[in-house]
Amino acid sequence: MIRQHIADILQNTQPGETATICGWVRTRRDSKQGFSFVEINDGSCMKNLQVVIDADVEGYHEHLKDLTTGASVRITGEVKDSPGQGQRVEMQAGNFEVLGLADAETYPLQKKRHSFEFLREIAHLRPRTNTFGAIARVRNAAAHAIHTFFFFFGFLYVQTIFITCSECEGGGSMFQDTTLDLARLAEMKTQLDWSQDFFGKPASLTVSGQLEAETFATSLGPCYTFGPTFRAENSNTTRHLAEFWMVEPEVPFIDLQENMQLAEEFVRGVVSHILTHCADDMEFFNQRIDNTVLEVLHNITQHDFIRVPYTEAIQILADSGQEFEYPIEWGRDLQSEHERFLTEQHFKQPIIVYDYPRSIKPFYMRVNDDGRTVRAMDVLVPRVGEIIGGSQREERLDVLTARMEECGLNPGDYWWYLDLRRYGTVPHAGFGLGLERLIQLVTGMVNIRDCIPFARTPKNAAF
RNA sequence: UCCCCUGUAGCUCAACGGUAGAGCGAGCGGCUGUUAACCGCUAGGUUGUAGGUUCGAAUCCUACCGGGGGAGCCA
Repeated sequence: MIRQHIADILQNTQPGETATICGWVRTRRDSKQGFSFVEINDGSCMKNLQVVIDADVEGYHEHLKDLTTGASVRITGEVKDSPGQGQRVEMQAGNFEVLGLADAETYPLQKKRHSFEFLREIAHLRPRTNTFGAIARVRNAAAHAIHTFFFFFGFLYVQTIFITCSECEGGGSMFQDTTLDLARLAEMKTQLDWSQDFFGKPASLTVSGQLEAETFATSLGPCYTFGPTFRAENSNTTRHLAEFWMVEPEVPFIDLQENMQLAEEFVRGVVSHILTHCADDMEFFNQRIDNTVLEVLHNITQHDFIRVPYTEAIQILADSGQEFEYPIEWGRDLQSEHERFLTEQHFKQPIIVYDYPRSIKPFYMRVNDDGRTVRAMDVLVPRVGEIIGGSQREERLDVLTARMEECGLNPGDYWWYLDLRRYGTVPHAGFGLGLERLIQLVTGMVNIRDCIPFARTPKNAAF
């Protein structure tokens, strides 16, 4: 008999039908009167299926004790109306088979709440909990929504490189990638000879797919990349990972305003998709994790993001009368406390800050006519902060070259990137969205380390 | 990287210079169409590591290691 998913049984199966399920025991309640309740979860949804096993079922007396929390089972039985509270239907077991035992004395997950700190230490088992099952399903829905959104609007999905030899963002923040025998080289105390390395020169893991995406956007039209990125920054916060997933659309023939429009519709589209496809999981997050989550998400789907030029944002902060740790001064970047004030207290909703001072932004952002600002934009959301960073790209060869030099970069290293301006240059724009920060926003989870299956942070790569 | 907090039973915590406790979980028993089930009993700890102060250290001091929060950097 073919296994059915519990989500399907709970929703669609009618009383009287027979079904087979496979999954893991969440909890068992025995009655000495001659039957037991066993709750089975198979990950297909938040809810468990309650299975009633009568004492006359084969193997009851010998094997019922093996149905401990965490044990894996296959059960076939008849679906029935449930006389109890809490579920539409339940299963009356015809037979059950224990596939894998889980020693109750040593199995780390208990029938009670665990701290997220503890669960991080058992990252290989935490997907078996309600919270991490829900996060995994929401993350999956988000990934699906991302591809669906871009497919619908005719974007090309481009798979960009993970290993790069361009030192785009400065070597300090990149993970070096080498096949040299470093231990032996250290013993020999000789000069490093990069020509002996795999690529014949230093290579690193990518920190962004943007530059490569631009080559496709300026050839084939709207495109996007979606994959892991790596930052070797020693960041120890609730919103930073050394390895995280980023969505980076890049679109030719649009300006910053249209880029903001795209970013807004993109976030709205993904959030709507999750709300409709993960209703049970979202209800769980709203009840158990953060009771403002649904309100915030509905706000996103129903209201436009407020767009505020950087200069105006600075003015709002200066006029707020708030005491800030960091000074408010035109030319300084917005600090976390400033972003939080704007999104959580002043506007109380997502905002887009744009036209930042050129001195605090990278070389590839298009310089405005005022000469002192660039067409950059950040989407800031309550609680999480910056969820998207993007810009219109500098399409003028002379300005771009000058900006590289201004930023201390050698234009020669970016010859292929400059070729995109040298031959048939076009105005274009794009942005990057951190997937895990989106998951933080959507689920209400406080720590980004709980928003990715296996978190990579400084001094931590246990799984 | 900087600042603050923290490390005690499987988990969550108490004990605040004088022999280490509770709740939950687990084991056993009882009860029950139960659903965070309930009731009783039992087992379980060189107090992160290494030094130091003291008659005496989980408790005070130092270093190291781990965890958390905040900041910077950013997505």
